[in-house]
Amino acid sequence: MNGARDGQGTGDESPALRIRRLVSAIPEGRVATYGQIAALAGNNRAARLVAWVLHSSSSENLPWHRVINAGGRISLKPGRGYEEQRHLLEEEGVRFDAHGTIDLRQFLWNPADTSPFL
DNA sequence: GGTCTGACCAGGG
DNA sequence: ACCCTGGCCAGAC
Repeated sequence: MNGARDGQGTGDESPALRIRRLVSAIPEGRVATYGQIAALAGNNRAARLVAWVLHSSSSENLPWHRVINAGGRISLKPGRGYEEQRHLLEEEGVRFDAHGTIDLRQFLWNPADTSPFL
């Protein structure tokens, strides 16, 4: 009933916008998973959208490298950004094991605990 | 304007 | 441990 595009008013932001905001909130030295961001944005099944937002918003100043998949691994393939993402994370102190996996128990971002210590 | 795809995820066989 | 399916949103053709 609102002629004014009801829905995307002031209170409801576009999912993509919320995702960008959440990603930019990931602290340095921490990582978040696509599904986690999606859940925080309100859609726990919109992990795919998160991926789309990131590769589509390359112009944004988002810490896109802090977003990895649920397996604790980088989703980008070698030669397609994998090295760059890994390098950026290692510079922040995020460590990879021999399998190229990040220990989520140690580096996963906990929104409830913004403390850099853990 | 329908169809496909994407840096995903969880569940089922 | 592997393959398939359904679900989410937005853009490209």
